[in-house]
Amino acid sequence: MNKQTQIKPRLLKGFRDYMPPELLARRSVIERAARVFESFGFQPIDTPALEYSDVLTGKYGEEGDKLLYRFRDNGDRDVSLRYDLTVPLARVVAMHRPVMPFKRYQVAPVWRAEKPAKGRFREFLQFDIDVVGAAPPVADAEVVIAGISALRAIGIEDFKVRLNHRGLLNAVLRSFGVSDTLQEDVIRSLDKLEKAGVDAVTEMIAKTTGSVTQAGELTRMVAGMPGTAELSQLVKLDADGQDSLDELQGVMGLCRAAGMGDYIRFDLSIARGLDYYTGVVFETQLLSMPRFGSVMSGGRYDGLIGMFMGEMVPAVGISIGIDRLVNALEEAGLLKSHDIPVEVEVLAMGKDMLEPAFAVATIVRDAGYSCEIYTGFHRKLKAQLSFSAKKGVKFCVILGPDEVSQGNVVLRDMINGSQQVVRLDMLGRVLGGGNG
RNA sequence: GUGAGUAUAGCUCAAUUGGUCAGAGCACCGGGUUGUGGUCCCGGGGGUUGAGGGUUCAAGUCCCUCUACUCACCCCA
Repeated sequence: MNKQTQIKPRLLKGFRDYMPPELLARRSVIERAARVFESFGFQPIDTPALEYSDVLTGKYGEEGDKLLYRFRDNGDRDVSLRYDLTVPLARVVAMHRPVMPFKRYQVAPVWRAEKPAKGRFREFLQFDIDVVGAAPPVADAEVVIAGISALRAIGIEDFKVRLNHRGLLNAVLRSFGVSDTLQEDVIRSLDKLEKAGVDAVTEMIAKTTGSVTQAGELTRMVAGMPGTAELSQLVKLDADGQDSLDELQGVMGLCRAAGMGDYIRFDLSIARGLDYYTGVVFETQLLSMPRFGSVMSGGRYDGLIGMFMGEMVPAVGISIGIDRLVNALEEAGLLKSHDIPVEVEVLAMGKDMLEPAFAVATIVRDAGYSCEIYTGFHRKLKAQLSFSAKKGVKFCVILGPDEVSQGNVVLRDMINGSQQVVRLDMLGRVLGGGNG
């Protein structure tokens, strides 16, 4: 090929190829999670990658809108790649009006034009479950419990789901005299507590509110990680705040009743950036690998679906970051070998043995084994066997001139190195016996 | 988006103060064994040293730009 016309192979930043080991690992993670969710009564759906832009914009906050992959299609329509699976679900509910409560799961790629970093990609797989049309605390508890169960089924135990409540957080800030316009800034600062520490966060909040003493009290209170009961003694909540607290306590109580108490924790510093959350919110960190960020998070969004239809439809959901989990499992050495080796390799020792090889392959597959014909029939038997061994096949069926002329094949056990000459018409029976 | 660092064969890494420095191991291919693997021995292919400029008699080695990756901030799945 001409060097000038050769195209440099390259990949967009934040996008990845998935080679067999990784893809198989990912698939196994997905299957385990799906099985768990189905056991909770969730049903699968799928939606298009591309949506009209106005379906997506205005749901994620100012920053979120900027991260949309947005463009004009060939028909000059303003379209965007989906940013998450929750907003498309809201659209689906408004268009299809499923029987409520509607419990669905969806595993699909989403796209965000963020700067890639560790565990952060521009195209990544989310696994979402949501309950639409159900009030707290039952549905909230159910998605959290299902999420925890899924993580455990995947082989992850070392995590904590931190829960909070948007309404509660707002009420707490009100009681500290933080005006509505400043709340967002303050929340953002509180979110940094774990990394930045009390002093730094106090300073940040003082800068936005102007009151050092208030900032200090608030920060120390949040940093003290009070329990929900403790909180109501520390802070004078208004009616809204008390309702929110009751709701959160209800959800956490149900989680404990389900035996998930060890995996959850109330954390007033959890805020979540997405605009559409209205109630309980949660975020999950791997305790030994916090660098991966949140691996499972979500919350209640009672207003979102109403944006697509005349009535309010309450909903709550959770997103699992499949890619992060696969990466974390790999880093922790918890990924088992996910090769799916072919069980039987048919080796033809020359072009003349090719037709018999195809006949043999059919017999082997009919006997219940996965089987392929080695394509390098021109290569020496040594190379063919070497290749087969590397692939980890259990048996090789060898076809040479002698065997073919006599109606035989050589069946070689690649594990122990023994082999026998088998009559072609007996091969199916010999294999069938061996494979149960 | 901001700051710092890294960038040599498919992979992991070498190459004194800029001067045979373009290498090793693994992987791959071939031979030793004219029809038999996972060991061993021998040999081979493969890199315009991320890209593009510049300094110099001479640059992988110094300078600039770009790109990619890593880490922190930010944000989150």
